[in-house]
Amino acid sequence: MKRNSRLSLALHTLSHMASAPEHWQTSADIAAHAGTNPVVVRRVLGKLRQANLLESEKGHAKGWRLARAPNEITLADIYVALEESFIASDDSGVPPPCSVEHALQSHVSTILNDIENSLVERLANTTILDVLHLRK
Amino acid sequence: MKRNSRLSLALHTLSHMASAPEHWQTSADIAAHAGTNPVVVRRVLGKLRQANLLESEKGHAKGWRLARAPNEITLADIYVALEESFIASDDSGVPPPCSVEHALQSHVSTILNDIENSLVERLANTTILDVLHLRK
DNA sequence: ACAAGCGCAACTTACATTGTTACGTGATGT
DNA sequence: ACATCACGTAACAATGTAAGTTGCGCTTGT
Repeated sequence: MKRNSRLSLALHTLSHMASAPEHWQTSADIAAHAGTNPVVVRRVLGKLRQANLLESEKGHAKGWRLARAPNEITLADIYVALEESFIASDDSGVPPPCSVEHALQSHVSTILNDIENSLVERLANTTILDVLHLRK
Repeated sequence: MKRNSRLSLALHTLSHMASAPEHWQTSADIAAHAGTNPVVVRRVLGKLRQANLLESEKGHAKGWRLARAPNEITLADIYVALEESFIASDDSGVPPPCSVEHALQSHVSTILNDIENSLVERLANTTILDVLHLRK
């Protein structure tokens, strides 16, 4: 695993879960499938639970499960839940050197945010059920 | 500078250059504007030169300049030149554990690549002249 | 000849991510 | 009750990447 491991792991796992909702999977099993560590899995899926995409239960034969129908979870939900923000600029840091530069700076930030938003819109058009079923 | 420094730096610099093509800027000046280092600037702009978006010359009063008209440089050109690949998955690494998992894996990769492509298409609709002029 | 600038390589530093271990807590089954 | 399973979380090490920095060689213009 290298690039975009979190998004890739999440996508992979949720798609897999979509093929058998109602079924509980342990973080250990998921980790084995994904070739990683149970703690890492819990870290990533924990964010998805905060976004009400997944639910988790302790104890025997429990673990993780989808919290919604597979056709009601979009890639945008996942992307936002993971707080990836590939594009959007940071804005924290350097105070503006001169006013002209500052105008351009904030303008560039606006552009980047627009791009980020259009990316999310694009992601909202695909559900994990779509991913599972290969319907583009 | 933190997130997306390269893309942000490139966008900012090229937009600024678009307001005065034909004019040479040194990496030192650019670095001062961007609050970073001349070498870092040359590293980033070097990739844009490889993509024929910029040209550079040594010697007195030279430096960097746009290699094309500002309305002929799109954000997609910049994105591709920087080889950011925010979305696309890596694929290098783990051999497939089982065939079913492998099918899903490659399927997820396909989805991610599709998304990446649609992002680039979106970026191709905006030139750095547009960025400069605030026309969305 | 001299200075300005880029090109490039090597190194350090900072930071983010992942992997790993350990321990606490709640739920389940015997 | 009790042991077990599985999550929740913290702490730490290992890793990788980007940024910053320095130095030197080469080209160009004065």
